[in-house]
Amino acid sequence: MGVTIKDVAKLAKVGVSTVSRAMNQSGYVSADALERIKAAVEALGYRPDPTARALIRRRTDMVALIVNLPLNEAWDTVVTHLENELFIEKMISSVFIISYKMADWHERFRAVIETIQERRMAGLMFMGGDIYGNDEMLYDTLIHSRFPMVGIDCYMPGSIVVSSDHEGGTRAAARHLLQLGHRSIGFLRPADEAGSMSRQLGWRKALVGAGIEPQESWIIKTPDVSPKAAMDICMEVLRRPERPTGFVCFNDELAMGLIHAAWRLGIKVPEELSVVGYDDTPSVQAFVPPLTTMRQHSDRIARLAVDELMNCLSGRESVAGTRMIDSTLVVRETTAPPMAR
Amino acid sequence: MGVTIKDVAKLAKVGVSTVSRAMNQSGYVSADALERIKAAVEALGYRPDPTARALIRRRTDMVALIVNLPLNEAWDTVVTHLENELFIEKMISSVFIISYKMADWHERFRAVIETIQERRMAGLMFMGGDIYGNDEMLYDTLIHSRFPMVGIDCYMPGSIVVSSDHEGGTRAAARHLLQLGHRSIGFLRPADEAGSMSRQLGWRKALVGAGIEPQESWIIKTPDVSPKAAMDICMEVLRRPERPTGFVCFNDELAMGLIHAAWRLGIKVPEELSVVGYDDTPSVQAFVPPLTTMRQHSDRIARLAVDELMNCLSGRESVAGTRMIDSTLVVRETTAPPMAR
DNA sequence: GTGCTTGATAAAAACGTTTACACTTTGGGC
DNA sequence: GCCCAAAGTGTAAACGTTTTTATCAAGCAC
Repeated sequence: MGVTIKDVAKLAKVGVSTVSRAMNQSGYVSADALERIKAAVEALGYRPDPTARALIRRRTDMVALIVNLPLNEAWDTVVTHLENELFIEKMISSVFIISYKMADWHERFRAVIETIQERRMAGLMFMGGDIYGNDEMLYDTLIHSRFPMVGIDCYMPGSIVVSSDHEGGTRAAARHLLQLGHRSIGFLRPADEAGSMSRQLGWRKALVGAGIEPQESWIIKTPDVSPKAAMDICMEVLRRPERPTGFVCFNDELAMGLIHAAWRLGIKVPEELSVVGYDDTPSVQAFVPPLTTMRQHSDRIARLAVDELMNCLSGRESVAGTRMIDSTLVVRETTAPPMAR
Repeated sequence: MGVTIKDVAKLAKVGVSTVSRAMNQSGYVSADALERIKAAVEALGYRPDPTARALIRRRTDMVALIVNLPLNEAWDTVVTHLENELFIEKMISSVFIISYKMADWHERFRAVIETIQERRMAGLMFMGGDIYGNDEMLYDTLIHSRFPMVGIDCYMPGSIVVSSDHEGGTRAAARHLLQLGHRSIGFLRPADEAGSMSRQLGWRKALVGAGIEPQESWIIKTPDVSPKAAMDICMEVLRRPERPTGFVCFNDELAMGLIHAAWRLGIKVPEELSVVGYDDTPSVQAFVPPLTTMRQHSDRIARLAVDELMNCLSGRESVAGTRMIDSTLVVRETTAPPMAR
């Protein structure tokens, strides 16, 4: 490297400011000069230095992607799509992973936000979990500073959020079971996961809509989102005589745990127990039996999120609120009509 | 923001260079001045601007983490540990995900490398896959430019690589089966995955060391690393009358696929078939039955990788080559002595 | 001719640091 | 007393851009 704007100016026999204007298409450069500058840029292989640019422009072309959860296959596809979409917009993405399990979450989160602002990054996207509830004060200053940001599948009041329609998703899942003839349908979810409430709401509404009163005992809470946790709990739940004939699950992992427990107890899926997952994680296709689940359209989520961010960046004022993307039901082999009792 | 070194200098009644020297502990500042500067920094909440710093120092404190694969749970823990270790070293990590499946892999990879160098990032870590084979020319210029980098679990000749001892790992896995009494032991691996050869070598050496000639038909190749692919292939393999009594697998996903196939065929694991996985992915603990597998110590891998990078950064010359980290066998419930035939 | 806009340009001033350099002061050796 | 090294300091020049300002020529109305 080492070829600067001065070298180009010298070779093209113009001043540096003319080169700069030419590079930024900000007008006031004659056809003649433009020609020579283009040639010089080409000949020298000149590329403007992003650091120097950032210093004076007070802004980079980098977007921070904060991932607030273990990066599993489901989120990997979202991040990959985001990187692609940002690349198309000539933006560079930089991912930061802050597992919410980490002991020093607060310290790390603050450090990352500081980093992002200090480095003059253009904007940020926050994925997963509850940024608001975890550090309300920091979040407020962030909102107040009008820093361009959009959330993805997370709770960020007063800001733009793109999200799957989880309520609609679980409602569709529950409706699927209702249509198969199930009358008692459970909901398996983590005890304290942000976002589990809207999914529970969808399940509830579907039941109520079908004239069924959801029982409190149908809601099964797991300590975390691992299949193991789900299995342990379900080993107990499935032994109850009055257990539901079908289950809607918060995600595929829990669904797999549930099905494992059923296997251990000799309960046949889907003959004796129907299960609907959530996410359509790539590996559930190979699950035995293949899992019926809700697919989230991560490509559309990514596209919309990037659109919204670019909109913020261009200075246009966007109205805060959540943009929903539909999920679609993928029927495989873990759901069937209930057995006659 | 907006408080600069000049403000500090003014408040502390010293020159800017003295403040700079104080901030960088580069000597030549009296106790008296240091006192006042510290107070002023504190009072104003001054933090040096990383962009201006990068401009003149020609280097940032950012390290790029290039992840060349779908980010699953196994890699997530490695990345998380890397971020932690870098944070301890006062470095900021910035993750770039380039799934090798992407159509425009070359373009993206080049763009990322350019970004890293243009932004004056301090160094880079490359994780997974085969950077060398994919773009030999780019790799050579990278090596030649002496850009600080270390690879993790990937093929990067002439550079520093930190890796699990995969050969030793599969050897230990195979030995485990040998000790249980198995005499015919298969190896399940993806057809064209970089890194599968060293694992196959370990399996082979263990067998040869026990006086067993590895059969070519014991090596089962799957089109990709998904459980589904493994299951499809194994449905056929397990039907063969002379199938091995035990299998060492390239990773946990393939092992799960294999076990699913066994179930479908009514072959009991571990009574009729023993399986050893590789990685100890968190979710395999909840697998039924819990998977015997090789655990990789991602914390130690991360620590060593960061140490090596910091070493490069400090200008000390390191000798290229691979640093191995042992894996340890975790015995769960998918391995047992073979049935008498 | 003068006055006024407008396009095209170069020189210079930012941006916020680090560092080379020149200038004090201090103290010790003679 | 003088000389010299070394510590401490401020000024100014970098780093590579963008943007403001000033200048100049040309075109046009009076």
